[in-house]
Amino acid sequence: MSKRKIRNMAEFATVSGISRPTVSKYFNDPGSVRETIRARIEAALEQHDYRPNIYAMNQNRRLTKNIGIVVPYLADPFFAEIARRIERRCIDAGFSPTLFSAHGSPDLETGILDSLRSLKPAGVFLAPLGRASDRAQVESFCRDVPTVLFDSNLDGIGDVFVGHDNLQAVGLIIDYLCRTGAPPCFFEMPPLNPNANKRREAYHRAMERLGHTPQVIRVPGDSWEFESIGYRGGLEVIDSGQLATNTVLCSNDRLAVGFLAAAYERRLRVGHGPDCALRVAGHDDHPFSRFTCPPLTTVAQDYDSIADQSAEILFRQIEDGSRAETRQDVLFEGKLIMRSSA
Amino acid sequence: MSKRKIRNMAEFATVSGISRPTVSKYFNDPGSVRETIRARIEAALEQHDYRPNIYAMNQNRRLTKNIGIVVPYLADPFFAEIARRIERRCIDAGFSPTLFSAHGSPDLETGILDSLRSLKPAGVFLAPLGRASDRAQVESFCRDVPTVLFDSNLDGIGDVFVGHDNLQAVGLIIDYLCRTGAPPCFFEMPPLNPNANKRREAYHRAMERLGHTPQVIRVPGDSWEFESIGYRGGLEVIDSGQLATNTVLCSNDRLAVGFLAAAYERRLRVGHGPDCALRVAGHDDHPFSRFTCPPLTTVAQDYDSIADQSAEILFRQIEDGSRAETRQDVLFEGKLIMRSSA
DNA sequence: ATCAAAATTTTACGCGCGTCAAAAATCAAG
DNA sequence: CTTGATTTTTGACGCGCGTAAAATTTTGAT
Repeated sequence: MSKRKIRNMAEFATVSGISRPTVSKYFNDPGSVRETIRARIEAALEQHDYRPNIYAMNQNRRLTKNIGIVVPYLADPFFAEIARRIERRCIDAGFSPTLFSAHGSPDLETGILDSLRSLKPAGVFLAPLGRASDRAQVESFCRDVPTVLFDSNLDGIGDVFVGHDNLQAVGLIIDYLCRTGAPPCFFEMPPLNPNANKRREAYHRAMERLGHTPQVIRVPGDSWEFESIGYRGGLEVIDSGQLATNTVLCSNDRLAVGFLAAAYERRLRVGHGPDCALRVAGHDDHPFSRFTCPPLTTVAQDYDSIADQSAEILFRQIEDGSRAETRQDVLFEGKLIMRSSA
Repeated sequence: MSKRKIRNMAEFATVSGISRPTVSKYFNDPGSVRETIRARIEAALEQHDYRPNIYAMNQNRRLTKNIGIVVPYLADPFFAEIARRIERRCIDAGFSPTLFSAHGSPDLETGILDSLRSLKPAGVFLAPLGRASDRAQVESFCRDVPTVLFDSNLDGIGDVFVGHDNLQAVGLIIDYLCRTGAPPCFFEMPPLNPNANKRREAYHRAMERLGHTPQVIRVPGDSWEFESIGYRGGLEVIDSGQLATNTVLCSNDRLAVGFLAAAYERRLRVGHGPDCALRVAGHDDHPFSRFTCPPLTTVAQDYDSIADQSAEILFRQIEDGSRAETRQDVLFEGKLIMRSSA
């Protein structure tokens, strides 16, 4: 290493004996400078460990390498996981992702979108809060910045939506549940986003199609602490004898985790065996669902495809600088994950 | 709203009839400009919706409002939760936090520290990877930027460490376990960070103190998928009859969740009742531990105090611009959380 | 109305880097 | 050793804003 630290690109250009614009060119694309020059720069780089200031870089660039990733609630393992995958793909593609969580708050969400404008991102992955989102803000943001909406669809907003085929997925698991036992009731909380609504609708449709009468059980709750809501609601539902069937399809896995805890507390054995009192199924296959007791039968979202496709679409859009003409919806099918809870 | 968008502070200064430096002053601290001026600026603000570019703001400032938060693995609910709390405290204190996850990779960690230098943060909350961290990099970073280390201590590095008193906490739960049943064995994986080592040591000490012979069971695993490691290791341990006791103290809750799943699969009833075959306890009280089946008995880390103190210490350090003379360790006691698993 | 204190404006420069045009250097062929 | 094409250098400006010093205005109290 060298004696004193390099403070900026000009200093580094001096010590490496190359002009600053050329050094700048190198950092933008090492392949764009001549072999001999590149070697000299890289030699100097080993001597002096200098890195361009990424925020200054993006100050006056036509196209930055910044990518924003926005999720509604990062402490939710589902979003933590999907964000992790998207982040990795950004890094692999040479972008600098920055992760934001709205922590369930609409104000924070619009605040994040404002910060993002300052970042001048080349593109953004946005999983909006859903119902609570400030539609106007999101819409205006999507007009200004190439944005891929994922997970939660806001119709008419943005160029592309990549998500989960709730209709198919719910149909799939209901089919399975009905073939293997009693038709399920649907256990949900007040919907925070369109997925919840779509799932309920899909439940109705599937039950109708199969000739069963639907039973929707909605329990109260308005936070992102789904396990807690499922637990409390589960206790209430069990104790009041509201269950018309022994099979419970939960709107999502976290709710199911709470319900399982309630069933356990009430000593109801959950599973598909003959000695079980209750079958419980979830939706999403979130990262810890295979470790519940019993392991949770559920429909998996196709994490990989959603992350891959979102990334691919956004990166392509960034490359050719074109905004899509028509809005595009990309949905991936859910996969049935048969475990022992149902 | 106005006809055309304001592109920068100069334009906004023009339309509001105030000089740019004063406008700048206003955005730095609205209270620092005269009443009438503030009113005029705020009037213009309602007309034109302009926001300063936060990254340009921090370009040439003596002290920025940026705060970095770095955690080793964000998909771990513990870190998601603690990060969420710290983030909120930053926002409440008027800072702009940016969240980074090393995703378990040392390279990413040092990459993050490099990006952070570009951000010129006023301060950083850093929960290092631990063993895998590039010590030299972290040390150099801490010298340049006011940093509060939390969760994982790297001795001698940084000015302050805020964390959990593993010695006390492990002693506490072992006391409890021994008073209520058989002395526990200690179930762990190869340690990723100092906490794991401290907990094992504390286990040894406590067992010694109480006159019991310790049994440490280490299962293989080197990823951050603790549940999976605990599950696989749990199956192995149960099947091979390695358990010399019916009480298992896991190194952390996530490992315990995996162990619970293994026990369930092997039809071992877990709990402290007379009809139970096994007692299982964890450590951390991570957000979902109360929803396991059975609910997990554990020692809680004091999330709130850790987040509060970390924040308070860093903010104070930022305010008076002083670096601590002597290194300071702040530890918070664990609380015993008695649930039904042990 | 008078005057000192406080605030604002003017003017100018800096942060770290992107980018562009023109001039100079380097390169691959011939 | 030319010639023409490609790169690099030079010089200059821009991004959006912070900051500092001096000149000017406003304020509030006398």
